[in-house]
Amino acid sequence: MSLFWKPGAEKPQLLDDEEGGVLFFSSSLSSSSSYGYASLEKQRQRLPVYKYRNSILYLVETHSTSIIVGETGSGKTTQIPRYLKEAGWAEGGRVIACTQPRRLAVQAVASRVAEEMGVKLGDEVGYTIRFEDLTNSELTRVKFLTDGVLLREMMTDPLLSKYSVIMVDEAHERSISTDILLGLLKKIQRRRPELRLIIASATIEAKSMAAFFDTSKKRRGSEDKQHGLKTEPAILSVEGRGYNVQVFYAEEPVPDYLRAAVSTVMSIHNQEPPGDILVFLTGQDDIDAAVELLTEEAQNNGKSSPGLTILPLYSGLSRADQDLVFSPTPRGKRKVVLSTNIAETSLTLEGVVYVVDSGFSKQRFYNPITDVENLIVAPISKASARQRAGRAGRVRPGKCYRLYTEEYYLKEMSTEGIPEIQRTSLVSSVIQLKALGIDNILGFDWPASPSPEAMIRALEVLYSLGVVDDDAKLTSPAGFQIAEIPLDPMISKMILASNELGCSEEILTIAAVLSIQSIWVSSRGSQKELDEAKMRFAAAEGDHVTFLNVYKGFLKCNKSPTWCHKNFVNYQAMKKVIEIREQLRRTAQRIGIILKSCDGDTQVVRKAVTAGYFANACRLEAFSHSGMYKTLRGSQEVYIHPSSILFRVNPKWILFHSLVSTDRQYMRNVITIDPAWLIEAAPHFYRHRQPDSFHQ
DNA sequence: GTGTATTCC
Repeated sequence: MSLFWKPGAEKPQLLDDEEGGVLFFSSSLSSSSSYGYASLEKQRQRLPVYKYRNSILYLVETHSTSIIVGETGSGKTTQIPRYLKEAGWAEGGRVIACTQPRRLAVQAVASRVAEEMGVKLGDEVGYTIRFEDLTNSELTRVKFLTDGVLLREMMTDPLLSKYSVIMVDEAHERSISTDILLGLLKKIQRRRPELRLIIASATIEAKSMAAFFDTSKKRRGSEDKQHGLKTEPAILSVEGRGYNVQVFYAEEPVPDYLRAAVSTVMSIHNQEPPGDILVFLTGQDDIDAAVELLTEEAQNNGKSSPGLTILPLYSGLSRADQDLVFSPTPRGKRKVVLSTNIAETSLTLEGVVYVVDSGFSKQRFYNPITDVENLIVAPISKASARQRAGRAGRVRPGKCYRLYTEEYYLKEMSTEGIPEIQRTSLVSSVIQLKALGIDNILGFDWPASPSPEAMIRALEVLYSLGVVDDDAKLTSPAGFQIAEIPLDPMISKMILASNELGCSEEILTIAAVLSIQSIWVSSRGSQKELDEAKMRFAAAEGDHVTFLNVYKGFLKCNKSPTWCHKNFVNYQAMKKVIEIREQLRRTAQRIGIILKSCDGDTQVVRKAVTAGYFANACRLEAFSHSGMYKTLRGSQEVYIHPSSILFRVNPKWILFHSLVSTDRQYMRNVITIDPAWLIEAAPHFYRHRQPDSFHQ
């Protein structure tokens, strides 16, 4: 036991089921309906938010914007929409909306509220997520939806006119769509003063959010009331309901958080009473290594302690492996879950009493100069640290062991994380705003402003795709058509081009495959077999065409899971591909794309891909036997990823779909091209290049 | 000869 701990002063709160975390035991799900109405009603009244019912309704009545800081477990998400309904906000055909960042949360909260209200889900209470609309325009009065869906709704109804109150939940997470939504809602309020907003957040960063929505200060001399409403936001804090979590810090900075995590788990296991342990690490590599180390330690430790059940948890795991984590811990055993930050917000584990926090997570960062997004292991924020600690106090008082010093926590850790909008490419966001008529992107009132470089880069990319014109206005029809397709503009451009090239059927398939993680089963153990399986579908033209072969095979075998298994194809992923493709097909037809197959003419397929991805063209360096390529745009050194079908084939001219950066920049999903297509696809982009660089 | 923090339309 190399680590020593001292108690901290903090008392973090925790998440309740209806908040961010949404995974229930199946037993509790099935039994809850047998509780009957009275018991549910009692549970409702015990929620902390219950005694604020009248205050909340009063604030919403009198203020344009109310900010509710609902400490976790307060019950705000499930109760406030209902209170609003009871107070008459859904009368006259109006609808109360409540947004969530994640699909699962939308489904879970909606079914909970429907159950509590004793109505059928999809009637008075409904929800909408991508691919699933459980609402009835005649009946639904309380509607839960992802904030991405609400953003899409604005494209057909820019003022969101059917909603009387919009509650934006989990605003503290500062996801990219939440932030854009908040910016747009502020604009809508000017046109629709009667619209009420509720910003629900779990942290105390409410003041900056209040300042953002406060329009009263800007109007000098005028009263701060409009239509009898206060425009200065109200802030209300609701306490949470959870058990105390005692926090311990490392005495000294920890040189190796992986080893420290393992030895901390062992000392908890040897010294503390029963209760499951949740360890936050950064990624699959970390977690797999820690599983191995811990298994070893536990074996050496064998005699003195009954067994540990050691389980990894990250999104890349198969469903079956993820489900293991949620199965009850066998009697006399202690479960240790080694997780990424998926367990911080997206999934909730029951039975956790001890949390070990490495203090790190992988975060996406975007470099607008190179236009490359990178995943980097970075220190978490205080808010994340509190959230992680709170995971220990769900069933009874818990303990959290932080693998960093208290001084570090107090003095060096940032309060909040960097909002996503400042860490990603803005291409998708900008086109979305443009489609809503917001042309002055640089002047848009963002809750957190992205860097000017990132905004300019986004405009450049959109200009090169022909989505915006010289005045940075959306082009017609191309720009509007591309904005309509719910994918990255580069993929959407490819779909648009396929119309003229007569290969829309093929390109829709490719677009669907490219928008999921991977169609192959993840297999570290059986890499060789996977490679062999891939070769059965291999196309000399590259990965995109290979996808078409897999898709064809999947349809030919009648979407058989057995066929998938035999061929190392991920069945769940293929079902997703079918679903996305179907949605894209409908959208494509709506915007006038004619469905047509090119019947195996891979040249037109590759030309269509080039129309979207010309900026990712690369040329093999002459005399390079190491497979080094350089991008045509920036002369960046890049290599074909070993998972690509073209790995070691090294054709002279290729395009890549995305870059993965580790020690090298690897191109994932590449396709061969003829350089002449580049000038055809994007003359403005390549005109100034040296002509000789295009010679074969 | 290598890697997928997490979401969403």
